[in-house]
Amino acid sequence: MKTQNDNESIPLNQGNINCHIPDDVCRQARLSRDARFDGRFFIGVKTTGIYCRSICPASPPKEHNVVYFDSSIKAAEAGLRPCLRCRPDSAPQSNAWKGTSSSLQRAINLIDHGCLTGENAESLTDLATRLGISSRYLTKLFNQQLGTSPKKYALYRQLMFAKQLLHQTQLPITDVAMAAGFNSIRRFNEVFKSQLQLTPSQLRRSLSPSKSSKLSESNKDKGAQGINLLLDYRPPYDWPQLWAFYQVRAVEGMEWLNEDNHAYGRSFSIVFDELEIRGTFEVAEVKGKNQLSLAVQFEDEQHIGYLFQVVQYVRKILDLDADMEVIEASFEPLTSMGMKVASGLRIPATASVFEAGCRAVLGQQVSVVQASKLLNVLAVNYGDKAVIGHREILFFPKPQQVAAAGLDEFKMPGARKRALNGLGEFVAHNPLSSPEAWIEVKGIGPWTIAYAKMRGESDPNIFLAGDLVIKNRIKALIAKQDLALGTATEFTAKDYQQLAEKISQQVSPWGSYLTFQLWKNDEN
DNA sequence: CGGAATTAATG
DNA sequence: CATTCTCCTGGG
Repeated sequence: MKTQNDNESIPLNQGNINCHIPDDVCRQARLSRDARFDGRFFIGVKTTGIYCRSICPASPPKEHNVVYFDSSIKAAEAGLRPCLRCRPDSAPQSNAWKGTSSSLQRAINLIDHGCLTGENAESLTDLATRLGISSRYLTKLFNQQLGTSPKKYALYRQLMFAKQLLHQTQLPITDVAMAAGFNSIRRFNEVFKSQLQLTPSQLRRSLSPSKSSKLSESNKDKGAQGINLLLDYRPPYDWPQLWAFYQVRAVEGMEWLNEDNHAYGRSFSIVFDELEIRGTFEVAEVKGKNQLSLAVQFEDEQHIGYLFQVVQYVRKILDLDADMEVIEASFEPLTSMGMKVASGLRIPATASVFEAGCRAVLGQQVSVVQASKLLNVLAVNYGDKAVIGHREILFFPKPQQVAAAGLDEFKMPGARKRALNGLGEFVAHNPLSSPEAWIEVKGIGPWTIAYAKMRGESDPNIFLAGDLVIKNRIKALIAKQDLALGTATEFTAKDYQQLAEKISQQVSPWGSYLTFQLWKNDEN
C-alpha cells in the first residue's frame, strides 16, 4: 500500500516553487510595471543580488537573470537585498494566504501588528499559546509556508519599516531604531548591515537630495509636527469614496476632514498591556501615486517606539492591504445579475471595536445623519480631551465612561440608552471580548454585532443578508433580471433566505465588501 | 567588539 | 522535550 503524501513532505529548501504566480504573468506585469501586481510578487535579480517590486522604476532586468518570489521575505531569505529605488519595504502587503483563518494567517497578522516587537514584546511561546498551538508547530508552519522562522519574519518586518523611515523621514537614526521597535541601536545596526549591506547612516546619505527636500516641503505645508510617512496601496482604492463615508459620520473634535486634499484625521488610543498610547493621525490623498500621506503625532513623544504598531493600525483602519482584484472577482455571481461594481470600495474601519459597537447602537432605527448627531453628543459629553500639537483633541469615550453616562440629554428610547450603558459596562469588564459575546447585553442584537465585527474588527466576511437595504437591493436585482429575461421569479421570505445563503457562500470570505457594495449601490 | 545570559529552532 | 544554536543586551 502506497500513501499519497506529496503535500506532507515539502522540502524546506523550496527549489523552484518560490512563486505561485506563473512566470509569464510575472514577466508581463513587471515589464509594464503593473501596480495591480504590487506586493503580490517580487523580482529577484541574480546578477545584482537585489530584489524589486513589480512597479520598480529601474530599467527591467533580462528575463534569464530573474527569479520570482511570492513574498519579499522569501527573496530576502534567498540572500537578496531590497532595492533602493522601488523600496520593497513599503509595498502593500498581500499574500496568498490572506483571508484564510488559518493559524498561520492569524500569527502573521499578530506579528505584523507588532506582538513580537518592541520593549514589551511577547515571547514566541506566548504567541503560540494565544493561537492555541504549540510553539513547535508555529515555527513549523512558518518554515513550510514562508521558508523562514517567526522571529526572522518579525525582524525582517521591523527592518523594512526602519528602512522606510530612513527614506521618508528626517528622524535621527536612534529614533528610527526605536520607532521600528529595536531596543538597542547596537542590534539595529548589526541586523541592518547584515540584510542591506549598508549601515543605516550610509543608506540615508545615499538618498537623492531632491527627494528629501520635496518631502520636507510637503510636511511644512501641513504645518504638522510629528512623523510624516507615505503609505502605499495597490489600486484600485477609491479613497474619496471612503473619505465621504467618514465625513458624514464624523465627530467634531475627534475627527477632522479637508475636502481639498481629501484629508482625514482623528485621535486614537491604543492600549498595550496597561500602557495607553494616545495621539492623532491624519492621512491625505497623494495624486497619481497609489499612496496616501500619513502624519502621526503622539501625545507623549516617548512613545515613538510604538510607531510601527500605529502605522499597522492605520493601514488596518483604512483597509490599505486588501487585494481588491481578488475581492471584486468574487462578486461575479451578482455582477452577472446586473450589479454594478464601484471599484476600489474598501471597508472603512473605526478606531476600536467598542467605538464600532457604539456607532451601531446609536445607528439603530435612525438615519446616518441623526446617528452622527447622537455620536457627537456622546463623544463631547463623555470623552476625554487632550492637547496634541497645540490643538485640543477629543477622544472617543472609554467603555467605563459610556457605562456611567447619564445620557439624559439624548433624545432616544430608554431601551437604547440602556443598551448603550450595558455595552459600556460589558466591554469595561471584558475588554478583550469579541462582539459575539455582546449578545448578552440587552438591546444588542445580531445586526449590531455584525456591524461591529465588520467596522471594528475588520472582519472581511460579514454579509448582512438581513439588512433592509441589502434585501431591497437584491430584490431589485432579481426584478431587473426578470425584466430582461421575461421571467417572473416567485419570491417568498424563505426564497430570499435561501438565495442570501447561496450568495453568502459564493462571495466568502469577502462578504463585508459585498455588503458595502450593495449599500453604496443603493445611493445611486 | 566580545562574551554571558536568555530565548528560539530543531531532531 | 532536550540539546544545539541564535539572538539580545549590558558593560568594557
